Amino acid sequence: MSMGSSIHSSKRAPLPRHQRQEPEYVCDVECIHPDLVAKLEKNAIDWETAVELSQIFRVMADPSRLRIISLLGEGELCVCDIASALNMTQSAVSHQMRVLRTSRLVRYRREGRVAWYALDDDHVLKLFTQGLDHLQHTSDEED
Amino acid sequence: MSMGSSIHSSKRAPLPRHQRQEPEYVCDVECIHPDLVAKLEKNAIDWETAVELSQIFRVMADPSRLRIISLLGEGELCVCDIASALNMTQSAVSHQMRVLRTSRLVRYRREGRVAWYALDDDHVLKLFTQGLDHLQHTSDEED
DNA sequence: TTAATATATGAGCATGGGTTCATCTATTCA
DNA sequence: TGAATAGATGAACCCATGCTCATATATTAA
Repeated sequence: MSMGSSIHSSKRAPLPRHQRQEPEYVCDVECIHPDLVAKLEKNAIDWETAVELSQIFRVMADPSRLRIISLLGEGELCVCDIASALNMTQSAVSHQMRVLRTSRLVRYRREGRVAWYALDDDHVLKLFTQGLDHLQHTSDEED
Repeated sequence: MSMGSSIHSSKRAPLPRHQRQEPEYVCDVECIHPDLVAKLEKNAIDWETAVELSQIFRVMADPSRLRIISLLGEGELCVCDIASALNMTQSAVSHQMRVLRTSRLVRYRREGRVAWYALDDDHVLKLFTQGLDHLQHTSDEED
């Protein structure tokens, strides 16, 4: 309350959301338990790490991509087969594969006209499985 | 190619994105490796599961929420302290806490005016940690 | 009761993102 | 060479979402 309270109006250049920077000031919040906060503050991940981590989860945050990942968990597939298996258009799959490629979750090789996609490593599948575990967990205890 | 190919125009009622239903037809994709697809198709997660799973990852797909989660990994905190520690406004934190509450990632108890939030279970933290592992993994092999 | 305080919430804004559609590229085959 | 085919991609549409701002609610204190 005693800290500067009219800094609100100083807007900065609007950044693309996922390159946002940590806000550098607080003006309307008073810390109630400063000792507690001081201790925990150090243990929180920094903003940059949080942004990078959020990008990983963001890729996993779409049902179509998750189904693609679960398909690829079984083996290498081409775009056309993925589209057929998941009832998606070739274009939609291709767009999604780019997202997965860009974020390094899949690798691909070209064989003539056919592009074969596969999971890049098992880290992805671990995340996927862990997510399913959580799903199971929460549906167990639903009221 | 021989299957119905002019069903495209039959648009259905536009659903909220995260209640989307699996498209029921394909009209522009031919399966190249039908045997392969037939085998893998059964192993892919169904649409409903994919949607539920995506909702979990969606909650983890925001830097602010991830920092809140990492803070709460250390112990119970009130809104005010979280806001102070992470340089967020009280309102922004409160909105995020609602998302976390709704998705059952945190539980909270009220003590007078103060609302104490804590992680609901360690599944969340496992996902979080696994994500950090993946981050470490991919930054190791960057070119 | 009145003031102060901790939190919750609705509206509105600006941006993000997944799909379709149209089109382009590259490869294979006749 | 020309047609067919697998895939990639840019534009546009429409919905999702995280924030701010203003305000409401509830609890404590004077």
